[in-house]
Amino acid sequence: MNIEATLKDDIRQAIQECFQTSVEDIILQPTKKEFEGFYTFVTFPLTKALRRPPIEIGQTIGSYLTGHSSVVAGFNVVQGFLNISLKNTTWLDLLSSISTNPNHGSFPANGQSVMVEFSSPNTNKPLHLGHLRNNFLGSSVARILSANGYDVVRTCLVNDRGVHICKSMLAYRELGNGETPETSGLKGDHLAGKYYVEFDKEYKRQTKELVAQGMGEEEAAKKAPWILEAHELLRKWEQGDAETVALWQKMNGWVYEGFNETYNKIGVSFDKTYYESDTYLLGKDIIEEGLQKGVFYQKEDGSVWIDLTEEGLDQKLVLRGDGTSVYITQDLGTTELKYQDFHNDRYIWVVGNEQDYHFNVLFAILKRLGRPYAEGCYHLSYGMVDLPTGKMKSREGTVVDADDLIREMYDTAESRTRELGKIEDFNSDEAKQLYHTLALGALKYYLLKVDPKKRMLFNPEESIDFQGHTGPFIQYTYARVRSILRKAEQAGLQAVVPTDYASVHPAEQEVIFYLSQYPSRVRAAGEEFAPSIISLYAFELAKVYNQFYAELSIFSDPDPKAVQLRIALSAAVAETIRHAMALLGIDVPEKM
RNA sequence: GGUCCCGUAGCUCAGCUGGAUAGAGCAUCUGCCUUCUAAGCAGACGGUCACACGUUCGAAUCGUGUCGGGAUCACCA
Repeated sequence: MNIEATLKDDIRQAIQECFQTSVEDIILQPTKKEFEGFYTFVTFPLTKALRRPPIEIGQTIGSYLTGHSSVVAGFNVVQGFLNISLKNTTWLDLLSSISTNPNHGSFPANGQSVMVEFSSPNTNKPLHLGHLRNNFLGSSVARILSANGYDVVRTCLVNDRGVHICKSMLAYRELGNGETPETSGLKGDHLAGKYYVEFDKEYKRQTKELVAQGMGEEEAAKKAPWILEAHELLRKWEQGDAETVALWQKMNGWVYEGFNETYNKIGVSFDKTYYESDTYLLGKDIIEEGLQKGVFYQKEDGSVWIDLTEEGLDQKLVLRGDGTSVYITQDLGTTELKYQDFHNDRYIWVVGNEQDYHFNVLFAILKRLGRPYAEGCYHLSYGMVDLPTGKMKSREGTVVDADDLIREMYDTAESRTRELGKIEDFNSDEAKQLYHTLALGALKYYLLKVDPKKRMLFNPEESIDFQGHTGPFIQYTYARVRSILRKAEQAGLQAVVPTDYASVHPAEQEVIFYLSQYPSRVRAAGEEFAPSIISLYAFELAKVYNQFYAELSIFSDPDPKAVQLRIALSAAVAETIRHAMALLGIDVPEKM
């Protein structure tokens, strides 16, 4: 049952019957804690149309509802606020319908398909904290959309070519001495990253040397031997030079092994991976098409442009004078390819907000070109992750490495768990599994609880907190509920909602109320591409359950109906927490 | 300089399609384990919602301006 829809219908009917006025949108809000009731209808907006004072409107509607609505038990009016309480039977019906619905929080297929592209790593360095936010956001959004009924395709576009890749290749060739992940003991992506850093060191040294010899800084940056060599390497790669391609394949292979290890660890996977080395030449035919359609124009030097000043953007280059692609050219081509491959109704790019402008341009061009998928494109623009010391900068070595971070979270989970000593009966594998579950739960929750659009601060001390508004708090609540349910099972007690339970306790009502809110939260999270809505909800649900847990005893209540109801309530909470956390990509433990 | 985003408690964040005395968590302080897991619960403390003006019965929320922070404006990706 959808309690909100029922209430809205009843209120609409009340207004129609009492005032002979029809109102389209009825807006309900949850009643604030200090007032009695669960739903509040604000009557101020009706005063003009009904020409009655807000209190009178509230009284009239309230009386009508009490007499006619199947779900309203009573009401109170404070100023223009009509606070509505629900019938005891309504609470039981609500819980019953939630308990018996195995798909609470999942919607049926909507016939629409969506592609979510995320992660998109560069193969010259290991994943860092920023990538983690991206990965967690992308895979969570994919799950949330799936729960909303979409057919979801998860894709990754690997940036595996370009001058930055050649830089690490060059440094490795010159300084590597044939080092491999095996001989060095370094994870493949870290090994490549090491040579990217080595390149930068040597490049800086060379630049400085040239400046010391009297060259201008800008010129020196362009003429340092290694940068020239890196560009030469890129040319060779593009020409398919066997030796260069072999080195590129070898190093990228190492990097992919490293990435896969990390992806497995964090539970991220893709349905399809695109490689820029395959797609970087795409898009040129679209440029040709745009020229013919008059969407683009060509300058004397042969470069191709689009004038987007009407859209509030600028003139933008879409093809270089020498006929080679730029970023936007590739993206036009890759988007076309994605459409040809999957024919999705919607396309979502999970990319940081420093690329807002790029996506505005991309989407504007797609619209100008009249692409059928243009309207369905969306840039899920998320904010940067800052450190207490400021912005992360890879060149300055202030990045938080993903593998290191996961390791630290694991260690924290282990020591915290050992201190509490609650899992003495676990064998070593079970214990490791738990530490991993907690470590990732804490990390994912920390990064997903904030509105994706907003820049956020990563505070290392706060991130390893397992109390309060954290993943482990919710996991703990789940483990506690599971413990209750195991006990109930042993006692042969069924999780069935009694139909004749005399009076549902306020603490029980509170939990049922939150349970009933879940589907609309999943809906909202899907519409706004915001896992934070689910994060916040899971926390709130855990919190009200813990309050209920502290206030009422489940097994020692003399009323067997109460015991029955509370077990059913607990089972519904466990299932909803598990479902919500799964949407965030977070596992929940049976015991902790 | 143009464009865009942000500014809410000491800190991190909710709330923003206008509604009640602005909410959580952390930190600080006080209670609660002979009863289902205390990674918990209850309470205290803590606010000029950056500032100003405007719209409105009503503004943290909408509009304009100011200040402060960030991003972006490459024939880089």
